[in-house]
Amino acid sequence: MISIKEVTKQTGITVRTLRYYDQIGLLHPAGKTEGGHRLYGKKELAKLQEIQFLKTLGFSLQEIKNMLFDHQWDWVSCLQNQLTYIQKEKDKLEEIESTIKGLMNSLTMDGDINLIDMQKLIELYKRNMDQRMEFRNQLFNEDEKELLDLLPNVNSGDPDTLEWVSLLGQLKQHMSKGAQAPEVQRIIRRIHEKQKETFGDNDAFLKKLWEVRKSPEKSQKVGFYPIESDVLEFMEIASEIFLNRKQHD
Amino acid sequence: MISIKEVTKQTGITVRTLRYYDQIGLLHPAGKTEGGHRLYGKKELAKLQEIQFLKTLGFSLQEIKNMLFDHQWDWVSCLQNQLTYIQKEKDKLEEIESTIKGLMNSLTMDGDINLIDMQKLIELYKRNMDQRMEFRNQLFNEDEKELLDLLPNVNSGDPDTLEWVSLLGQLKQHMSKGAQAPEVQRIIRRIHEKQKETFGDNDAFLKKLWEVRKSPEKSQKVGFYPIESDVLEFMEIASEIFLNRKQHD
DNA sequence: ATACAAGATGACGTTACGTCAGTTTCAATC
DNA sequence: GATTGAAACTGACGTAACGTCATCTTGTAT
Repeated sequence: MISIKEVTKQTGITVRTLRYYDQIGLLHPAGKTEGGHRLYGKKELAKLQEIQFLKTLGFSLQEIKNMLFDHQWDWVSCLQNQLTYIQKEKDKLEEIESTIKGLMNSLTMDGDINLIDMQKLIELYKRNMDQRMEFRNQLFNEDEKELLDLLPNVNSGDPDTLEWVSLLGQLKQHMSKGAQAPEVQRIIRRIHEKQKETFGDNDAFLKKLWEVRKSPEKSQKVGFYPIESDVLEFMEIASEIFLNRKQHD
Repeated sequence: MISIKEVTKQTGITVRTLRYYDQIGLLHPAGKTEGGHRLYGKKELAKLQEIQFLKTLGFSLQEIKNMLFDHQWDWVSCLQNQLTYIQKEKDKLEEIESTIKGLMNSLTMDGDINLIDMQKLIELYKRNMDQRMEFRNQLFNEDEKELLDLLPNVNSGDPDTLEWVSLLGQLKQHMSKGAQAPEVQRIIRRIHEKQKETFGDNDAFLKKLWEVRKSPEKSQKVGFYPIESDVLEFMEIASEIFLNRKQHD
């Protein structure tokens, strides 16, 4: 049993924070002295570490409380949600970044600038942004969205999906070696194996799938990880070689 | 002069927000009616647009207030600061992202996970790199350490790592079908291929590696993501079958 | 004159604590 | 046992940018 001050020494967590965690029921001390001073044990220290870690993942204290309290907690989907949330926040920041960079480019022309100039620039930028948004809305209709929803999602941590992602990623890495390279051909063979295991011989579906894949904008918008067109072309070439050789055997 | 409702119609900014901006002195209405109802003019609408835009750049209302009031405002260095700030925030999110991805890679192994498992994983993650490096130094020599770096790093989302994770995850899924099942044998073949591609024919190293793998404690200390022992045993059995058949051909 | 929409003000809630202020307890020393 | 200084306690207010009531007043059409 150690005092609250000792806890802050060992963990760096402030006294105020510990009292707050006690208050909201996230972490109660193991006990109290007669006079009401908080006392913590090893179990509490371990829990504190967990709380700290989960906080670094961007969870709120309320969420953490639920996690640590509920022994049936669904960690997988919880992490999935958090990942997509974090990625969305990152996307927002990236857009801000590019907007600021654009503004700064405009500013570089005249080193000195006043409010009026800035107002003009801002108006100009607002217009461009609006236009971009309209473009996006025009690009996708309802049918397409339904189709895309049927496809596997990159963030679904399931092993099958993961291997798809990894195989295509490796393909890109080895592109410079040419379509006949043995590593490439081995990857292609694995791709064909998996296609059959997953979809059987449903060629129509496969065709649709790769067609959607070939449109970078569509893929991106749905949260699909993008496959560049050159990788897709490379895969088609390597596939032909693979199928030819197979027939030859 | 238009009413506050009309402003919300035209800009989408809520009544509450407009009143708040009035309150903090960011944007006062052009005038008021006898009864005290706010009235806005064109200048105010323009200013609202500017406020909206600057908000999208991530500035606080206080900062925006300063900008719009100070005609000598130094936009250039202000934007530079904001840019570096945004980039730092993005870096933070990226670190969170990679941590979550790493955790999910570990989770892929066992589809179902409870609080205790999670606590172990968290402890594993809390351990810092130095400790891992020390332990690695004890177990492996210089050449082997280079090879170690080729091994999947749990935190990365790179394709090679993903395939290791996915292959082992699939292996677990198919365990019930027995070691001779064709799917299993195909996965094993792919594992052997990848081993050769990554480490060449350095059999001594491979032996050591799997030994470490088989000891949960050692694996943890080196920072490997955990593989359950039954999956490892299954893999060994399936591997033997695979190698026997290969010799037979 | 009446009714109803629109507007005003004021207050509390939100997150995860930081920062006082005022009071009480602990542990060591005299 | 008394004193004393450090440590701990509770309680309250502040933060950013509003959302969401509740209650009261004004504007306007009929």
